[in-house]
Amino acid sequence: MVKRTSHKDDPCPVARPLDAIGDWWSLLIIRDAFEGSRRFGEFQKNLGLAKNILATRLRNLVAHGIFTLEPCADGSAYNEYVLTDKGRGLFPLLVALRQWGEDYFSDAYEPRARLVDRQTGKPVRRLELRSDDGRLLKPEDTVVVGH
Amino acid sequence: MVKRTSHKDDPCPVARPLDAIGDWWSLLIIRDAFEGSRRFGEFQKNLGLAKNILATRLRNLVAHGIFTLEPCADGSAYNEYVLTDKGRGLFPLLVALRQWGEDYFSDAYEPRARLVDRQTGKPVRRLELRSDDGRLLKPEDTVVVGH
DNA sequence: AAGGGTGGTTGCAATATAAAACCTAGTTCG
DNA sequence: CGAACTAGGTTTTATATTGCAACCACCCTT
Repeated sequence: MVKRTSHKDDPCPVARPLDAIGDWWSLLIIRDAFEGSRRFGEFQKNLGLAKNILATRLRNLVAHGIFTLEPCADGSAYNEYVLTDKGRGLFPLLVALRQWGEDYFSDAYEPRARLVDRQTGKPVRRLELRSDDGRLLKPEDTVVVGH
Repeated sequence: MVKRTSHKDDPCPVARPLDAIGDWWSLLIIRDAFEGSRRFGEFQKNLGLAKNILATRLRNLVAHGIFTLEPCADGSAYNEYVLTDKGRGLFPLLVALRQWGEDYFSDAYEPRARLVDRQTGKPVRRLELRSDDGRLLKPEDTVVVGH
């Protein structure tokens, strides 16, 4: 998939996932899935990427257990790609990416998409890292241990 | 940087950041910076990537305002790469990636790196998305509006 | 059974990536 | 002060990935 020797053996939990989702398109495909896409054609239409690339990515994501390929729920003979729990576990990451994008990539005039609570219609809270006892943690307040 | 027509014009705040950090190495470089690396050689040693690739990535990250290139703090004539606020804003994203990696890519026997609170030494809390009024939100509880 | 939509695969050309050799300016040390 | 060594890259050159376009098979409708 990726040229460089994979990070399967890298003990860091940041590095290893990149085998699965470290490329340009995978995250966008997953985001699309969170917004309701399930079929090959939907992804292709929404993202506008070449079909062979999409096929490769989806194969990879299925192989990594992020999607499963299941018979279409609507009864037709086609298949659909549905997120596994592992795939759904990427939701916070997508939200983090989105919030960062909103912070630093928004043009003032152009109105942008926002993520809102379906119940109230209000924007969601900002993601933030807290300690075990609830203090807000900045990068410097943390260390990586054990590696 | 990336072949495909860039996502600068994609209104989705998930897509646009990928120009800046959507490739394999950039996130690892940024993670390394959070752990204290500042000099070219440090990054290269820790990550083990080719020097031309590292140079390209760092240039790109500087161009996107994620790092600045500053004279070395220790007085030597060399430069160092230091994270801007925008770069530091990626901390939650890195944490999200790390937590996902810990959840789904850990081998049971092999002890893995963990992110802990520097003060208490205890693992940090899990990132979670909450609504304006504090309810825990699952993917289905949210919608993207305004696009 | 014919025509169109769905879900891909297979060439090929263009592009990005990786490894290694090379280069230049700072630093160290005798 | 000059030689050797280090940091921080740039330049080749080979290889892998990407993207487009054409093709194909299957399902579904009429």
